[in-house]
Amino acid sequence: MGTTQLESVAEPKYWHLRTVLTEALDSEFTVGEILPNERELAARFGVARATLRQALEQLELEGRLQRRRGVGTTVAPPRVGVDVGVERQAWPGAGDDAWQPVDCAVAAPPAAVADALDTGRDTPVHIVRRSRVSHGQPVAAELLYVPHSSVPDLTGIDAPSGAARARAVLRELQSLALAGQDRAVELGSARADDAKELDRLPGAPVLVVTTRFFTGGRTAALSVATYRADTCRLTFGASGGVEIHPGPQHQAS
Amino acid sequence: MGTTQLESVAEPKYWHLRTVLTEALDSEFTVGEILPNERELAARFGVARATLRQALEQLELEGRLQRRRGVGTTVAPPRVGVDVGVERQAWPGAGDDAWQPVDCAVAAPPAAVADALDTGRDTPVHIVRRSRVSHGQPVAAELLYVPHSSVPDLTGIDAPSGAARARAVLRELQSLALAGQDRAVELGSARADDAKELDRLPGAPVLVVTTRFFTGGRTAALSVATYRADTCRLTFGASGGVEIHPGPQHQAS
DNA sequence: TAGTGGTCTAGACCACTGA
DNA sequence: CAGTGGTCTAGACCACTAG
Repeated sequence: MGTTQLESVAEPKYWHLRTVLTEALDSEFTVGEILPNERELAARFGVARATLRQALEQLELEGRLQRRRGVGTTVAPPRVGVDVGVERQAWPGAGDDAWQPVDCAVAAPPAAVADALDTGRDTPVHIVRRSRVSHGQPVAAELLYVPHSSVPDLTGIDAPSGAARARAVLRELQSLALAGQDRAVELGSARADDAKELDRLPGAPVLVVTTRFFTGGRTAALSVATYRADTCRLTFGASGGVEIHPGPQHQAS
Repeated sequence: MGTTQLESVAEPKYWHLRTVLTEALDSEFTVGEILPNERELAARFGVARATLRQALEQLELEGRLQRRRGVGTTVAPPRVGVDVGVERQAWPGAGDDAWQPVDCAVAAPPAAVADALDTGRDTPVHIVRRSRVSHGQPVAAELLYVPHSSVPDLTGIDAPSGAARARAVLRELQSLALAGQDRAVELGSARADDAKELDRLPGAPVLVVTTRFFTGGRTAALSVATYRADTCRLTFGASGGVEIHPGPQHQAS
């Protein structure tokens, strides 16, 4: 009924809904405004809640909406540009750095990390946890893997763990010669602990930035940083020297 | 049955399923192998198909699975590393470039693009479409927006559109002095046309790489490249001079 | 044509938030 | 406590692919 006789290509309902809602968001809503609840919206559009939710999921993925259990659905602000300096060759923890050390443990890393570090699969390494805050919001959580061989002089540091220990590891790193670094970005889903730190549910989409730090041919450290994909735009402030910025680069139908 | 009495924190079923399947994929399956169909899997795990699908969606997002309608679900190969040269300062279309011109049109760009280019909202620009193939698979689709002012000598080129025209625009660009460029990466969802080109469904998760090209203080061109998020890992081949690479950097539970 | 994944429905209950 | 989004079910039908 009322298949408006157009769209002979049979566009899925949720996709059409997404488009309609996108336009509504652009024209009739302001940032921070809260939308009617899901049951209400579903009724208004004459679809099942599951279908409505499929559309909302899309919009949340695109950073247009923010949903919080027990609260409601609000119109999200444009994504924040978060600088991921590719140009800048420096050890983590150098100078400013935008990251906050949280704690430090010693444990065996995941297999993929062990391989990248070229340590044995079961060899324990330092695992420094850091978090990054931007505009008052937590935007990223990082695990920094540092083999013992990279920080040999760390023995006998007072703090056995905690933020103090994390800082000590980072401090030791600075004394190494940094031969180069290497970055990759991919999509992932938040593990339970990252999700908690980022104030999201497990499985939330994240941008995973993997950085390898080299010194004299070997990998001296490896950082796995997990950014909220819904609220962040990773920027690589390059050469231009220009600043500015337009709005979000969302996809128009 | 076997709620193993642990997980007092009430882990959602789909999340637990995801974990179980991840482990199964790691140990019992090989790349390209096809999984039992969804109804079968759901029955086997004793959940509704919707729940099973939620887990599969996660795994597809993480690049572990590939699902194709009418065919089945297969184990995906590790993500391909796709180089997104940040170091390299060059106009699109220079030298090798990895991109294939598809066609070219003249039309008014989306508002956000017009703002970035600092052209009027309704001013038509050249829109060059290109596609990028890696390992025999289409991995990205690009829209390159070039204001007329950046390619003034283009008047009277033979081809009014098509790949030839696209190449002509790119050729003209090379003659400008490139003052710098600027990149950002964010998560998006594939528009219908991009989805088609990438052999995905509309709404599929993509990594959107926005590049601005500067010349003498103004933005001479703007590229919006859409990469398949499920199959690609964007790499920024930096300074290190190193090559290699470990497996995928997926999240372990 | 048979079998796959994709869409959709109409319910139910749960976990969380804030007044 | 009432109201929100999150999870889950058990169906149905559709669109696509391949033999």
